[in-house]
Amino acid sequence: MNHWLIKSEGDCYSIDDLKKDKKTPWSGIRNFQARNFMRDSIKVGDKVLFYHSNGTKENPTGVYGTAKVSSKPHADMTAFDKKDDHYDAKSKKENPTWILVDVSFVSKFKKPVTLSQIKFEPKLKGIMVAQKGSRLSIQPVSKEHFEFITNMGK
DNA sequence: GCCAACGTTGGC
DNA sequence: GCCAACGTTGGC
Repeated sequence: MNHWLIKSEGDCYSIDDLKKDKKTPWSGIRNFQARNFMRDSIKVGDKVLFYHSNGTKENPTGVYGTAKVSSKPHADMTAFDKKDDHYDAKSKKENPTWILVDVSFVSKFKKPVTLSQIKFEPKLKGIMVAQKGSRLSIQPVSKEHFEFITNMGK
Protein backbone atom coordinates (compact mmCIF):
# COMPACT_ATOMS: atom_id res chain seq x y z
CA MET A 1 0.00 0.00 0.00
CA ASN A 2 1.40 3.35 -1.05
CA HIS A 3 0.35 6.91 -0.38
CA TRP A 4 0.19 9.74 -2.86
CA LEU A 5 -0.65 13.39 -3.25
CA ILE A 6 -2.50 14.51 -6.35
CA LYS A 7 -2.84 18.14 -7.38
CA SER A 8 -5.78 19.84 -8.97
CA GLU A 9 -6.52 23.48 -9.51
CA GLY A 10 -9.26 24.13 -7.01
CA ASP A 11 -11.40 26.14 -9.43
CA CYS A 12 -10.92 23.52 -12.14
CA TYR A 13 -11.76 20.25 -10.35
CA SER A 14 -12.21 20.46 -6.58
CA ILE A 15 -12.78 17.96 -3.78
CA ASP A 16 -16.46 18.95 -3.95
CA ASP A 17 -16.57 17.93 -7.61
CA LEU A 18 -15.09 14.57 -6.69
CA LYS A 19 -17.58 14.20 -3.85
CA LYS A 20 -20.39 14.81 -6.31
CA ASP A 21 -18.97 12.48 -8.98
CA LYS A 22 -17.90 9.87 -6.37
CA LYS A 23 -15.32 8.64 -8.89
CA THR A 24 -13.39 10.20 -11.75
CA PRO A 25 -10.65 9.25 -14.22
CA TRP A 26 -7.63 11.38 -13.31
CA SER A 27 -7.29 12.73 -16.83
CA GLY A 28 -5.18 15.43 -18.38
CA ILE A 29 -1.83 14.51 -16.86
CA ARG A 30 0.76 15.32 -19.52
CA ASN A 31 3.93 14.80 -17.57
CA PHE A 32 5.93 11.63 -17.99
CA GLN A 33 6.99 11.25 -14.38
CA ALA A 34 3.41 11.54 -13.17
CA ARG A 35 2.24 9.21 -15.94
CA ASN A 36 4.84 6.63 -14.93
CA PHE A 37 3.62 6.69 -11.35
CA MET A 38 0.09 5.92 -12.51
CA ARG A 39 1.24 3.26 -14.95
CA ASP A 40 3.83 1.49 -12.79
CA SER A 41 3.52 2.28 -9.11
CA ILE A 42 -0.01 3.25 -8.14
CA LYS A 43 -2.20 0.30 -7.10
CA VAL A 44 -5.91 -0.13 -6.52
CA GLY A 45 -6.66 0.81 -2.92
CA ASP A 46 -3.75 3.23 -2.52
CA LYS A 47 -4.63 6.29 -0.48
CA VAL A 48 -4.40 9.77 -1.93
CA LEU A 49 -4.27 13.28 -0.51
CA PHE A 50 -6.33 15.67 -2.64
CA TYR A 51 -4.44 18.95 -3.03
CA HIS A 52 -5.70 22.23 -4.47
CA SER A 53 -3.04 24.31 -6.19
CA ASN A 54 -3.34 27.93 -7.30
CA GLY A 55 -5.38 28.80 -4.23
CA THR A 56 -6.92 32.13 -3.31
CA LYS A 57 -7.27 33.99 -0.02
CA GLU A 58 -10.71 32.41 0.46
CA ASN A 59 -9.64 28.94 -0.69
CA PRO A 60 -5.96 28.66 0.13
CA THR A 61 -3.57 26.23 -1.48
CA GLY A 62 -3.43 23.00 0.49
CA VAL A 63 -4.84 19.54 1.10
CA TYR A 64 -8.66 19.45 1.08
CA GLY A 65 -9.45 15.79 1.59
CA THR A 66 -8.60 12.22 0.75
CA ALA A 67 -9.39 9.80 -2.04
CA LYS A 68 -8.45 6.29 -3.03
CA VAL A 69 -7.34 4.63 -6.22
CA SER A 70 -10.20 2.61 -7.67
CA SER A 71 -9.01 1.27 -11.01
CA LYS A 72 -6.04 -0.25 -12.72
CA PRO A 73 -4.18 1.90 -15.24
CA HIS A 74 -6.03 2.54 -18.49
CA ALA A 75 -5.88 4.96 -21.42
CA ASP A 76 -6.58 8.65 -20.95
CA MET A 77 -9.45 9.17 -23.40
CA THR A 78 -9.06 12.95 -23.44
CA ALA A 79 -5.84 12.48 -25.44
CA PHE A 80 -7.91 11.13 -28.39
CA ASP A 81 -10.46 13.93 -28.41
CA LYS A 82 -9.51 16.69 -30.85
CA LYS A 83 -11.81 19.12 -29.08
CA ASP A 84 -10.29 18.48 -25.66
CA ASP A 85 -7.66 20.81 -24.19
CA HIS A 86 -5.49 17.78 -23.53
CA TYR A 87 -5.67 16.35 -27.05
CA ASP A 88 -2.40 14.73 -28.13
CA ALA A 89 -2.10 13.63 -31.76
CA LYS A 90 0.87 11.46 -30.85
CA SER A 91 -1.18 9.24 -28.56
CA LYS A 92 -2.70 6.33 -30.51
CA LYS A 93 -5.57 4.18 -29.33
CA GLU A 94 -3.65 0.97 -29.99
CA ASN A 95 -0.67 2.26 -28.00
CA PRO A 96 -1.74 5.16 -25.78
CA THR A 97 0.91 7.57 -24.55
CA TRP A 98 -1.16 8.73 -21.65
CA ILE A 99 -2.27 6.34 -18.95
CA LEU A 100 -4.37 7.13 -15.91
CA VAL A 101 -6.16 5.58 -12.95
CA ASP A 102 -9.60 6.34 -11.52
CA VAL A 103 -9.83 7.92 -8.09
CA SER A 104 -12.81 7.70 -5.72
CA PHE A 105 -13.91 10.16 -3.07
CA VAL A 106 -13.16 9.18 0.53
CA SER A 107 -13.37 12.25 2.73
CA LYS A 108 -13.39 16.02 2.74
CA PHE A 109 -11.48 17.72 5.54
CA LYS A 110 -13.40 19.90 7.99
CA LYS A 111 -10.74 22.51 7.34
CA PRO A 112 -8.10 22.40 4.61
CA VAL A 113 -4.54 21.78 5.70
CA THR A 114 -2.88 24.73 4.00
CA LEU A 115 0.51 24.77 2.39
CA SER A 116 1.75 27.28 4.97
CA GLN A 117 0.69 24.91 7.78
CA ILE A 118 2.47 22.07 6.04
CA LYS A 119 5.65 24.15 5.72
CA PHE A 120 5.43 25.25 9.36
CA GLU A 121 4.95 21.76 10.81
CA PRO A 122 8.28 20.15 11.81
CA LYS A 123 6.79 16.65 11.59
CA LEU A 124 6.20 17.19 7.86
CA LYS A 125 9.77 18.24 7.15
CA GLY A 126 10.96 17.02 3.79
CA ILE A 127 7.52 16.49 2.25
CA MET A 128 7.81 16.96 -1.47
CA VAL A 129 4.95 19.37 -1.98
CA ALA A 130 6.52 21.96 0.34
CA GLN A 131 9.77 22.05 -1.57
CA LYS A 132 10.51 24.93 -3.86
CA GLY A 133 9.78 24.28 -7.50
CA SER A 134 7.95 21.04 -6.82
CA ARG A 135 5.67 21.03 -9.85
CA LEU A 136 5.05 17.33 -10.08
CA SER A 137 1.28 16.83 -10.10
CA ILE A 138 1.40 13.33 -8.61
CA GLN A 139 3.80 12.78 -5.74
CA PRO A 140 4.59 9.93 -3.38
CA VAL A 141 3.89 10.67 0.30
CA SER A 142 5.09 8.65 3.28
CA LYS A 143 2.53 6.83 5.43
CA GLU A 144 3.54 9.00 8.41
CA HIS A 145 3.02 12.23 6.48
CA PHE A 146 -0.26 10.99 5.05
CA GLU A 147 -1.63 10.15 8.49
CA PHE A 148 -0.33 13.33 10.06
CA ILE A 149 -2.02 15.52 7.45
CA THR A 150 -5.23 13.48 7.66
CA ASN A 151 -5.30 14.03 11.42
CA MET A 152 -4.73 17.76 10.99
CA GLY A 153 -7.75 17.93 8.71
CA LYS A 154 -10.17 16.23 11.09
C1' DG B 1 0.20 39.67 -12.80
C1' DC B 2 4.94 38.51 -11.81
C1' DC B 3 8.53 35.45 -11.93
C1' DA B 4 11.35 31.41 -10.57
C1' DA B 5 11.69 26.70 -11.48
C1' DC B 6 11.10 23.16 -14.30
C1' DG B 7 9.92 20.14 -18.59
C1' DT B 8 9.97 19.74 -23.50
C1' DT B 9 11.34 20.76 -28.11
C1' DG B 10 14.30 21.27 -31.81
C1' DG B 11 18.53 23.00 -34.17
C1' DC B 12 23.07 21.86 -34.50
C1' DG C 1 23.96 14.63 -26.85
C1' DC C 2 24.15 19.54 -25.80
C1' DC C 3 21.78 23.60 -24.88
C1' DA C 4 19.01 27.69 -26.00
C1' DA C 5 14.36 28.86 -26.57
C1' DC C 6 10.00 28.30 -25.35
C1' DG C 7 5.85 26.93 -22.72
C1' DT C 8 3.79 25.72 -18.33
C1' DT C 9 3.20 25.39 -13.40
C1' DG C 10 2.24 27.33 -9.27
C1' DG C 11 3.38 30.24 -5.14
C1' DC C 12 3.10 34.80 -3.90
